[in-house]
Formats: sequence, C-alpha cells, structure tokens
Amino acid sequence: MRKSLPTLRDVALRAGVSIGTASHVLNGKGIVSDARRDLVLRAATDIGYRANRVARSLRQRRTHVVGFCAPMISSAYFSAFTEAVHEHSAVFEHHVMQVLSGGDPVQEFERVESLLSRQVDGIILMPSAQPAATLDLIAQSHVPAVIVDRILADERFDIVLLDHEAAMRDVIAHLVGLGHERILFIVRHPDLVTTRVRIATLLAADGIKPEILATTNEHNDLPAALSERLSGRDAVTAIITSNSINTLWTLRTLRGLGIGIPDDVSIVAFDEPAWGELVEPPLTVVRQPTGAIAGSAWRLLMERIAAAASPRSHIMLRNELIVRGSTSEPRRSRQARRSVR
Amino acid sequence: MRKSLPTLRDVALRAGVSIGTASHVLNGKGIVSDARRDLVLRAATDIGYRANRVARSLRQRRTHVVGFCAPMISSAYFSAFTEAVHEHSAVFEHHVMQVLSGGDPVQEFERVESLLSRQVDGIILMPSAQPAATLDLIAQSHVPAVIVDRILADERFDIVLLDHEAAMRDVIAHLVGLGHERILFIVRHPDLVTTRVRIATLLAADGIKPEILATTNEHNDLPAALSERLSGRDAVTAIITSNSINTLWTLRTLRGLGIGIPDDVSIVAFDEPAWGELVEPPLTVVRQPTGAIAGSAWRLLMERIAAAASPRSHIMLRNELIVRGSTSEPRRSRQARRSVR
DNA sequence: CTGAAAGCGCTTACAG
DNA sequence: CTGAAAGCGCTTACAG
Repeated sequence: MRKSLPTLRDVALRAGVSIGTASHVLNGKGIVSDARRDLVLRAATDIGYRANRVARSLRQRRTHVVGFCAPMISSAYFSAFTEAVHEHSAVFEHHVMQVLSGGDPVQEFERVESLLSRQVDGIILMPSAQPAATLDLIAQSHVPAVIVDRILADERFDIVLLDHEAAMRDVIAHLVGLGHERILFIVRHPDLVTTRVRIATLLAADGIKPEILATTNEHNDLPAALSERLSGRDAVTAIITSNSINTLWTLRTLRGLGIGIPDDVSIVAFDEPAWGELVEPPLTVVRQPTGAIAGSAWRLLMERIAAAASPRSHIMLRNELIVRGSTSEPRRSRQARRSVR
Repeated sequence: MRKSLPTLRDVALRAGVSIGTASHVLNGKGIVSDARRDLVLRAATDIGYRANRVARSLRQRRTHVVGFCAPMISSAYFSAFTEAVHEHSAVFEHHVMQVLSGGDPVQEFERVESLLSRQVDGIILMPSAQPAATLDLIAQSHVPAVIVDRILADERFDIVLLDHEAAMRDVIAHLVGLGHERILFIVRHPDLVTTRVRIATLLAADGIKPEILATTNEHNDLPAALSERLSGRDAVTAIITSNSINTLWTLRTLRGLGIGIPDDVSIVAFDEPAWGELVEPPLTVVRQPTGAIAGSAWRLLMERIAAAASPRSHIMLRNELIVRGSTSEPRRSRQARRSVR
C-alpha cells in the first residue's frame, strides 16, 4: 500500500492552527494574521504538502477539468488542433481529459458520458458524423460545451466553425480562374456535414462540371477510379482532396499512374499537411487556422462556464487558400493557346 | 447555477433502500436480493443517475486516471505515440490527463506536479532533456510511473526504451554497405540522451568519418552549413536526420541548393513521417514502433499499480530500418566502378 | 442480506 | 481574525 500523503490536517496540526485557517492561508482567501500565515506556510513546505485536487473538486463541485473528445490525433489537422487545445489549457488554468471517439458515434457517446461522470466543468467536442445522441446527452447534462466544426448550427451550444462554403468558393474561383472546368473532389467521409457543405458548394458553382469520388479506408479503389477519371476526352483537369491522408494517397496513386502534377492534373488539398511545401511540386492548400479555432473554443467555454445563461455564440473562422505549384492552367488551355500562336 | 445532478442518495430514496445497498447494486459488489436489486436499477434509470467518479475517487483513493506528459504532439512520432496512448487507455479502463512540457524542464516539473495533485494513479512520461528534478519529484511521490525513451536507466522506474544504439548501427551498416564513408548526422537536440547515444554509436563506428551538425529551431543556418559540407573533396555523401522536422528542413534545403537525392547525397531519416513514402525519392527511414511502445508502457504501469514492490522492468524495443530510394551508392564509387569497366 | 455510520480531504458559512 | 462543524457524493467495514 502506498504511504499516504500529508493532508491539510497534518499541516494544521504542525502549525498549531485549525484546518480552516490552514485552508485559508494556502488558498489566499479570508484574512489571517501574519504570524499564523507564516506558521502554516512553513508547516506546509516542511512536510511537503500538496493539496488534493480531488477533494477540493468534490467539495467545490468544480473540477477545473475540461473534457476534450476528438475522432483522432494522428493526422495533420487533428494533431495541430489537439496540441493547440493543450497549449491553451495552461493559460486558462484547467486540465484536459481527452478521449478519442475514432469517429464512431457509439464510442463518442460512451466516452463523453465517462467524461461527464468525471464531473468535467466543460466539454470541447469535435463531433463524429452522427453526433445527435452525444449532443443530446451533453445538452441534457447542462455541462457547458463548445462544438468545434462538423456541425452547422445548434442553438443549444456554442460553436466554432470554419467557413467551408467560403473556402470551397475560394478553391473554385482559383481553379476556374486558371481555366479548369472538370473538377474531381475526392472525399473520405461524405456523411460529414463539413464535407456535405463543400460538396454542395461545388455542385452549385457556375461554369464547372464537378464530380465527386468517395474513397474507402484502404484507398485500394483509387488507382482504378483515378485512371478512369483522368482519361478520355472528359478527363478531369483538377482534383480537390478533402484531407491530408486522402491527399497523400492521391499523390501516391497519381505517381503510380505516371500522371504529372500540375501538367496532367492540378491539385488543391484541404488541410495543410506539414509536408505540403515539401513535395514536388509544392501543394496548393486550404489552411485551417487550428490555433485560432482552439483559442476561440477555450474562450467561449470559459465564458459559458462563468455565465451559463448568456446567449450562445457561433463563431465562423475563415480558411486561407495558399497557392503553390500544384495548380496551373489545364493542359488543353495551354495547348490551345500555344496553337493559336 | 447549474441544476444539481441526481446522487446515490436520490436513487436509494426512490428505491426505498439504504445508500449502501444502492451502492452495492450499482457496483455489482456484495450480495443483494433480486427484489431490491431491481428496485435500485429501476430507480437509477428512472432518474438518470450517473455515478460521480470524483467522489468515488476520493473515497477509494484511486482515480483510475493516468497522467501523461510529453514534450509535444504535433510531430510524427509524438502524435502517433499520443494516439496510441489514448487508444490503450480504454482497454485498461483508465482516463488520461495529458499535459505538455514543451521540452522545458521547468514546465515539465510544474505540470507533472499538477498531475500529482490530481491524484493520478500513475504517470507515463516522455521526459525533457533535463528531467532530473521531475524524476525526483515522481520518485518521491511514490506514484507509479513509466518513463518512455530518452533516458537510459533509472532503477526507480519502469522504462520503455528504444534500442538507439542498435538502430544507429543498422543505419551505419546500411550506409557502409553501400560504400559511404563521410556521413553527416543532423541533430536538433544534442542534449537528449537519445541523441547522445546515437552520436556516440556513430562516432565509435569503424571505417567511417562521421560529422555532427546541430541545427537551430529556425533552421536558417542549414543552407550555409549544408552547402559547405556538401562541397569540396571531403564532401559528405550521406546524411542522417534525427527527426521528422529536421528531415523536412533538410530536404527543403537540399532542393533549394539543387542537390539531388540520392545522386548527390543519400538520406536516412530517424522517425517515420507520414510523407516518408511520398516524397521523391521515397525515404529510407528508421521506423519507431509507437504502438508497441505505448502498449508496453501501459502494461508496465498497470502491473506497477497492482504490485508496487515488484522489481522494475526495463523494456527495450527494436526499431526497424526501412530501405527505400533515398539511399544508394555514393557518386564517387559509382563513377569509379564505371571507369573500371 | 441490509442499514447506520464513519470517513476520503477538502471548503465554507457560521459563531464567537 | 479564528475554530468547530457541516457537507461535497461516494465506499466500506461493521453490526445485526
């Protein structure tokens, strides 16, 4: 059995004061005479006292712990966002208890529930594709929560979201400006609201002929699908990929097929992978402002914890289109122009 | 003020039993008659009871929370390892409270201390470069801990480490086998024990002329340093990079200098970045078995929590060298061989 | 089998 | 200013 740690009682005993007084001193609350203050402080350091935050949490009904649930960690957007969430936690003097949903609504529900049983003061959730049950659970628990992206609107929560419509419009404008018409959008999770918005925006755009391709987890369908879409007179001239992993597989597949970028096809990638600037050619990407997202989420959550009744905020953040070498005029326009000369 | 949640007392009241009996039923402990069991179960679901894990933790002096401290999240090795740590947490029925040290010994100490005040049952630590104070703190707290890598031996802790010496020997053997002699090792944190082992192994190897280059955070010294090391008759023919970010900068710099891989210089990268297979040429890398590391850490920690007195374990895991296109014979041997014909 | 009671380590009104 | 006491929501011997 582990030797039990010194408690506030031990401090009080050694300092010859009451537990209440010791508590006041250590928390800088109430008014205590200098003499006793010194006594308590000395006693605490002498015996190496460290407050038990579990006891304090129980008593105060406030844990200073924020629950954080995300689908995963190990891809560009998620790891950058996760790091930003943890970096902000220190600023706001909270700990974070993180759980992974794996994108599975059932696990999401269970793990958020486990967070609730831990009495977290608030929740930051990056939802799965079907978050309805989890959102109901959170709403009904009355625990302050902010939902990050992947959901459009919900009056019950503060929401930080990216303006996916604007981002997609930027991408389209860029490609159309270069002369592209047949554009292939490769998505991984067509169910995600995020993806649906992007798809809808693409389909609604004027002057282009968009196609959508949903990939599987193993991406083994990609070579066949891409070689088909990239051949013939209706071949697509530009590809938009929906996330880093998708981008990686697409590039690999294109290389395998011997298709050149941007000569044979242009590429725009959502997310900004760390290697985006490294590949040849460097990638045109849609950058996600992960630091700003995390900061906004924390700020909203802290405000909500402080004032449960204030009106909900929906913050919309703008992505940034970074144009690099992976996009250029389509081959046909280049040839056409050349033949004109 | 948030509406207070139903407690065990509410369940007991509604079921018409004592709190102790309700507790027994809900925890599946003790022997309770079927009639009362049903009563309690029904009452609990009726009022939507959810156990308060903070209260339980205080009473049991066991939180089922593991503290996890790492320098960062957003680079390949760390994000893969972090994800693996979280994935295992569910299996072992613990939550994880994660803090970031940023590689700074002072922050590391403070945040591990805050973990201790949260009464974590155990700690998984990826140490900073000067972890002595933190290690003392943990040892003195008697909280079970397992140290992951970056430390060679410490009888006070269970340790999971990678066999960096063997890994470096594999790299050297590979390069020497190809005919390389002048090898440059680009490191970012020369203080890290990990790095020191790698450097020592490199310097001790027979038949090569190794050089070490320590980069700064901004890597703005890299172009000058590399162009110097890669020119002249003593030019290095192979480069080993110490982590993903370093690798990224090195590749970018080489491209900027117009130096070809592997024609002008071969590259071996420690860590296995997600994009390792994607760049041209695909990278020869030393793969870190992140899943196995996390699994071993959890297993050791759980065993230590169960049996504090059992002897400490030091587990050593083997890296894997993945040979791809970024390494080949050095130019000079190729030219020499050609001229022989 | 069941209930009454102590206690985990704190904070916080409440008297004095 | 200070101390005695209640209580946060549980678990767990201990009687019966």
